[in-house]
Amino acid sequence: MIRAVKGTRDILPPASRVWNHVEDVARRVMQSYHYSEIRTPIFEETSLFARGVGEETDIVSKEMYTFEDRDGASLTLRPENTAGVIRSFIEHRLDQVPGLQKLYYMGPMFRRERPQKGRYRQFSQIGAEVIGSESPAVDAEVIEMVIEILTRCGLDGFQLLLNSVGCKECRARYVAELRERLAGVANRLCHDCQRRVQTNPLRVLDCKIPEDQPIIDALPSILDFLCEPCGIHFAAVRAYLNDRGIQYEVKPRLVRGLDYYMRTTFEVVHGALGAQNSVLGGGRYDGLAQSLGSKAPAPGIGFSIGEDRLVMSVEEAHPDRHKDTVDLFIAPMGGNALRHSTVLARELRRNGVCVEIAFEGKLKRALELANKTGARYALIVGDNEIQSGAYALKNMATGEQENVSRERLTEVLYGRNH
RNA sequence: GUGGGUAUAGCUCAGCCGGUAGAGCGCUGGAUUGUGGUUCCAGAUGUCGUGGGUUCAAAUCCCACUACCCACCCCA
Repeated sequence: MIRAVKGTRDILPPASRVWNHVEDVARRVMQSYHYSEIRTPIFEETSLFARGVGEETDIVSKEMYTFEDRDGASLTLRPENTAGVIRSFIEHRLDQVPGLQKLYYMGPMFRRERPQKGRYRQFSQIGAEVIGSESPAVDAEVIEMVIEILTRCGLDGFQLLLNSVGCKECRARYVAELRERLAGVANRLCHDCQRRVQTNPLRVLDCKIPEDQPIIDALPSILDFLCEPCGIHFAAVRAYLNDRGIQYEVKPRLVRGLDYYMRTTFEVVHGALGAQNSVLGGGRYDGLAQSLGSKAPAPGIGFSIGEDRLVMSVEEAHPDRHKDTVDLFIAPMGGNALRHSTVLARELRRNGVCVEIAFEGKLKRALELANKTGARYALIVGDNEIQSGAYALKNMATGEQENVSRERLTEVLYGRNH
């Protein structure tokens, strides 16, 4: 038997209904903020991610699906989509289009990690980018929007974490300070942290080993190292969020794993997701476009939602929603009735009624199926009914049955759907 | 890359100290001719993850492998 490859999976009904719901909500919300969809390729030149995401990140250094094309070009299945969107922005000179570029996307990403709960090798992200403004008001609006998406999906009990990682200059001063402070105590830290002190001191802040916590707690906060412009920016973001009554927790130890982030970073966590409890992450990336070759500065901010994890949370919160529903299950009796039924079904479907027809089997079987598929009504169509012009309409929940004319039938069905 | 757990019917699982398989749910058919849900009856489906070993005899004991899950790492 051929099975789906490790870390990939089939999204079957009824789970696929939840996926559709989540995507519908996201589209509606983002359209109301005047975002438009962008669809970029699923693979790109490898160098895009190396330069965009950062050569030293785990994503680039050990998790990418990279392959050589027949002409020798190195291509990579996208591990995230911000780099691709910015590439497209530069390539198509979207900086020349008036106003901000507000773009959203949804689709599969690929990272070769060991799969576990909430983590797959092919996973799906719903994300958005705003390019062309440094304003902290944009940061707040982006955060407001993503919270709105989660809420409208029916989620609650999530927590918004907020931080500023400063800019090139002030972060460099902070990292230097961290290195110095950690140098003295490194031998008391866990094995991983001893390595991180060398490779990426910021990661020490994120360590989960209990024994390391006292040392980490004593380390200075990046927020005390922000330069004046970064400090003002962060204060403004918080003020704008406060204006909206959006709850958040400032978490100076929140570290993001992509090199391009600067200033505002944020994350939303949700319980009952297992160890991978991060539903979405995002932040500002003012220098990214230029590092990818843009002549014009193109400051931006964006987020991406882990759709697999969001769906998981929604299923957890509302296990009974997203049921399969059939409005009308038609049970034709015989060939003549079947021909009559198909014409009737076509008309009803054109008016938005969800109709199923029992193409074979006896009446008993048809009603059994109507029951199993959760149909609201069953319609019995036999020669008697065609002759008299009155169908037998059965309410599957109550068991009541009435003889209805064609007009009465549409009245009942359209009444439910309009 | 590292660690732990689990592998028996479509699904969830039982099968103690070895004697070649069961339950519930689901599925199919039936309880008379055009009426579902409840109930009753009947039925189908398993190379007991794979390979090897011990034994008269292995789903059960031993070894190896593989797959899946969870966790570390990292991130969405």
